[in-house]
Amino acid sequence: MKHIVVRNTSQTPIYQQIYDQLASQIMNGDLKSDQLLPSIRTAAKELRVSIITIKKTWELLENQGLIYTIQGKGSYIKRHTQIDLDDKKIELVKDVFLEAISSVKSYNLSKEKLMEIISVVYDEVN
Amino acid sequence: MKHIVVRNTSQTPIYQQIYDQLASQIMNGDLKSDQLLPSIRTAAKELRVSIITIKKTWELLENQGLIYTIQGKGSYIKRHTQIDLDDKKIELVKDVFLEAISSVKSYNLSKEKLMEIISVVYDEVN
Amino acid sequence: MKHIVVRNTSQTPIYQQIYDQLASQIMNGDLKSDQLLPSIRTAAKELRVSIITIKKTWELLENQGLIYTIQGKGSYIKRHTQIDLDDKKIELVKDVFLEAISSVKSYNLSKEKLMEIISVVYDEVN
Amino acid sequence: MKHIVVRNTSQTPIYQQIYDQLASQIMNGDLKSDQLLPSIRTAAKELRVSIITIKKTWELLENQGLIYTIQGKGSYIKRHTQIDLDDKKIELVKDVFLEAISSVKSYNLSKEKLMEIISVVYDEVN
DNA sequence: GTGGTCTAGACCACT
DNA sequence: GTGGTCTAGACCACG
Repeated sequence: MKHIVVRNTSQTPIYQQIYDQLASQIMNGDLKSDQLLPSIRTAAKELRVSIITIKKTWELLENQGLIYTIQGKGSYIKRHTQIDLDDKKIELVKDVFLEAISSVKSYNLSKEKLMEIISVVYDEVN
Repeated sequence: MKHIVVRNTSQTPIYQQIYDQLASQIMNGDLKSDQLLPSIRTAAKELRVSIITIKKTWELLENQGLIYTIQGKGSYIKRHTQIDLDDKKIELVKDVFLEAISSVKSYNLSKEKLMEIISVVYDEVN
Repeated sequence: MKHIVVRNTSQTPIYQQIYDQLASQIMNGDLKSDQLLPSIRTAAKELRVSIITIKKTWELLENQGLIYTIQGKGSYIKRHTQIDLDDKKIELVKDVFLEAISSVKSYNLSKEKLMEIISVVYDEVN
Repeated sequence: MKHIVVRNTSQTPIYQQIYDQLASQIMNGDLKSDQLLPSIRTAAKELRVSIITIKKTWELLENQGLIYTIQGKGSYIKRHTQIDLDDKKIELVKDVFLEAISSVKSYNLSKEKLMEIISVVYDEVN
């Protein structure tokens, strides 16, 4: 479990931050099918958060169908094809931008103007 | 104060919903400079929300430099040129998409793919 | 919130016990659409369980689409037709018996024999 | 010890899964009276589960009066008439459906409706 | 007042 | 060792 960053100052809940990062790692294929996740206790210690917080993250991952858990053994990355993951990825991205576009809809910007702004922002981020 | 819709079931706080709608009305020029806003009590009654909620909205508008308040008289739309507003509008839109793009950055989508998805979502919304 | 019984001695988790009883009350129409549930704190006090336990129950109900929650206001019974509920009810019953029948499948009982046993048990329970 | 299948992903504990399958083999007469069961270590290796898990299963079988153990020699299928087994079988099936019917009792389904659902589920399973 | 999040600490079932 | 459940107690955002 590498490259997980938790910012206490962030607005988004800690369990959500960890979820987001693990989910993207799974969907990018950085974590392989049936790979064992660290135990709840280990992850909690590593990331310096409460066991309960990690448990909430694991529950979220399980509800989203990304991992499965076996009592007394641990949690594993769920088996899936890359196509499944790509579909899930696109759905998530669509949701994000559905909300973003809806929230600025009332500003009455043309599609061209909007796409231009987004393009600029994209280049600034990357 | 027309065309303000409040959805209790929405995830976004009520004060934020009202703010978003008033802010866009101001920036679109639907509300003119120095125009008097309704009193907090009146607005609360009209929209059937708590006075505290409206108070929070008015504070947000004032902090964002969109209205100004005179003790004992009420709140007014701040004077500004259309250019100021357009700049503000674009800044806000940029902020929205900065956050959206950042949140999906880790999915490693190409710019082309991302712009394509956004284009599709835009057409679905409109 | 009447007629909720919690048995600490039971094998099933407390949050599950409460969920089961509330879910059946909703599906039987004892709790009407948009009716306000007691607050988490109130319910916890009434049933003498931890706030967290009730919260887990409410989350379950929300995940199953039976209630919806508004921050700062409370949780409400979700709007639904009786047909929706009947469908949900039958699905749940099917799941229960799918597991039961599967677990005794290897005893090689005929369908008639099995149905006869179930009929007897039903009469004993009622 | 043939035809034992262990599914790690199942909700039911592994020791319970093995118990269920052995119990039904005994009651169906596939395993004869006084037949020697494999040693705990052998069984554990064969089924690729922990020795502790098999130990728990053997204890369960012994408690249920299905096997008996001789220190230093091993565990044997207990002697019994087919009638004893049939009675035991029916008792077990009754227990399973007692719990199932109890758990859906609050849905207020008529006996006819319930039997119909069960009939449908039975046909789906077989 | 409401729900949302986070914490530490405990006991249990399963492997 | 593992995860599952329950607890009390705290702080925050929202109305």
